[in-house]
Amino acid sequence: MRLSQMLFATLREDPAEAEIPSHKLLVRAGYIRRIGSGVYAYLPLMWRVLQKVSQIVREEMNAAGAQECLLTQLQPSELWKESGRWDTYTKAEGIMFALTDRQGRELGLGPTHEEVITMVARDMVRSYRQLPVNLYQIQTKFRDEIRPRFGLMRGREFIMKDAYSFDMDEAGMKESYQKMNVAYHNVLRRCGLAFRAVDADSGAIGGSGSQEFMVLADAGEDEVLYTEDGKYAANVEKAVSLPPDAVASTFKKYEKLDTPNTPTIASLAELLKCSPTQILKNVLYQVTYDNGMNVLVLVSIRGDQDVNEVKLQNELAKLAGEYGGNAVIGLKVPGEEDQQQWATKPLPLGYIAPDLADDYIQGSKSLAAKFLRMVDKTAVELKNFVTGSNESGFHVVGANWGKQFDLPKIAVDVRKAIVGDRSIHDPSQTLQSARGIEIGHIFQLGTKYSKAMNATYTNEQGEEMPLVMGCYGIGVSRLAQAAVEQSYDKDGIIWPVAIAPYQVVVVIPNVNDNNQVSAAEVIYSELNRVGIEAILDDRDERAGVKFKDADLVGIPYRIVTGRSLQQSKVEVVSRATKESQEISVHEVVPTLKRWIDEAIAGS
RNA sequence: CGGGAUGUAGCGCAGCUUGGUAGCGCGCCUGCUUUGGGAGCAGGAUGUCGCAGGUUCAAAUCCUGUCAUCCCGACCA
Repeated sequence: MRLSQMLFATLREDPAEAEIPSHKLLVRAGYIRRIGSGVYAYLPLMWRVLQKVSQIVREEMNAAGAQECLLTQLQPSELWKESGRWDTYTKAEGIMFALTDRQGRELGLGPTHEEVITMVARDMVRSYRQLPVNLYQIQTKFRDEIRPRFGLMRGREFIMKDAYSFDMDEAGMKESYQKMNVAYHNVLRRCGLAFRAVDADSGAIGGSGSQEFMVLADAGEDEVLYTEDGKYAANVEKAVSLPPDAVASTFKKYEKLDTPNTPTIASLAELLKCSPTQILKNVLYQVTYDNGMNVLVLVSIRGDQDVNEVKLQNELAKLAGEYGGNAVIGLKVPGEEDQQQWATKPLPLGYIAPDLADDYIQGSKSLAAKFLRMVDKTAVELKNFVTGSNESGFHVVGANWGKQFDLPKIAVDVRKAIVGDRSIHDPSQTLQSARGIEIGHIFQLGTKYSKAMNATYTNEQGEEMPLVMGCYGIGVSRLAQAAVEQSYDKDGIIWPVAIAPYQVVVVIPNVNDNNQVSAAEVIYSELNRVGIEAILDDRDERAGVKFKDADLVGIPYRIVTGRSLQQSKVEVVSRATKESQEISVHEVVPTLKRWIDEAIAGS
């Protein structure tokens, strides 16, 4: 490609819309343009990067035995009603764009494709002889994110590879899952990225085991906790650890103490000169189920610990049935306005005890009349603990479960693991923290969708069995931007060779110099001939402009047909290291061919 | 949805307090000079000042409404 003919414009200044380096650079270097909130056009350079990433993904998926297909973006609401996800995905906090066509049919714009693929499998897979099968597609997904951010990182329209495996049983599914796990490692390695596979929460998609693939970068939206020995890594949402040991309580006698101005654990511990581990903290949440039912949840947890809201939400989802719902659509700490909706009298905030009376609640059709009381594992073992008295300004000390307070029947693990906690697999290891960008997620789905949608096969014994599924996603457009976030300098982007839009840029410093032009033309066509992806900067610009642009755009190798031509040499500069060397005109193409092949093979 | 902010030339911004016919830098066009790290000089083009009402002799500026975008939070396979 000749740059003089390409739709190419760089910006000297950072765009006002961008916050993080990768976003600024992709806009400045002419890769993407914002069309609307969370919606971006992929310009010619970007599209080449995306195709490269897609091709690597495609090769690894094919190698793992998956078959490519293309599913529909328009999805009938009936399918989503069958799986039970229509309401959770369209109402209130839902992320699916939904529309009604002129016949009054309801349709969703695909945020993910479990329903569609399960329908295809239901129609086509009949016998165990057809299993296992793994289908994937690479295509645009739509998600009505409440707050799109960071360019392609969290867009409302983005490119994703999603794969779905179907097996006879759990063991087969685990095998398919393992293959994908390997394929994902291969994809990320080939793309030249530093990454980490971590245990993850399965979220709204459901299922049991799941792992996320995190590209490590400071701007990452996720926190990863891991151990130095490399044996444990998890998303903070999912991470488990050993809590610090509790300090034995110094309070032997149960009594109520005057504790003014101690609504926080820190202030209380200071006043009573006790460890936060002796305190029982009672946190109030309000959960909303998909049938509109609200429940007030009182979680009792050890004072030095915090509630992991993802874990809590998972526990609450298990209890949805008790309140006539199927799923959780909202979880929050009720604010003043919320409290006014239901509180019969002012709550003793900061002084709540586990037995806070149910008569604080004005029940209604959409609000359970009783608190849902839960106790975290860290709080079950507490003896002679300190906790609230349900009266502002007073706490009780020396309290015990079974004496002054009933132990809530529901004991759960909802504590948040944090940096510095001891690891479960080896207590001598402590958890470290890193930021990551989630670019892939693999799930062991099980039979959630196949049962709901009646997708079955006949096994060897002639029995009808539900298909056992797995699903596997890679954010292709997000991965491309994550690569930039991980690799740039003050001058611009530094693409890994494997996914750079072009491998080499040939710069003619002065287009009025015939020698420079003809040498560049010869090298350029020779590069093309040997299969190197090259771009020729033949624009009538000053050399400085071309060098600046080449650095900004981030092409791995730059050939300059400048001063050194007098010795029949050209200058070759590596974008990543800025190292420059002069290579003879005849040697330059084979040399680059070798470097590029090595770079791609070595990553 | 809660909190905060911004909409003025292709991009980045000033002007708004105190109303008087819209400006700067970059980019763009023409010419000359320059030609290895975002050139210099000279000349030139480009605006429904987000939109709709209102106040006023007069509105980018004041008032009301509305839309859009961004940031923090909530949310997020």
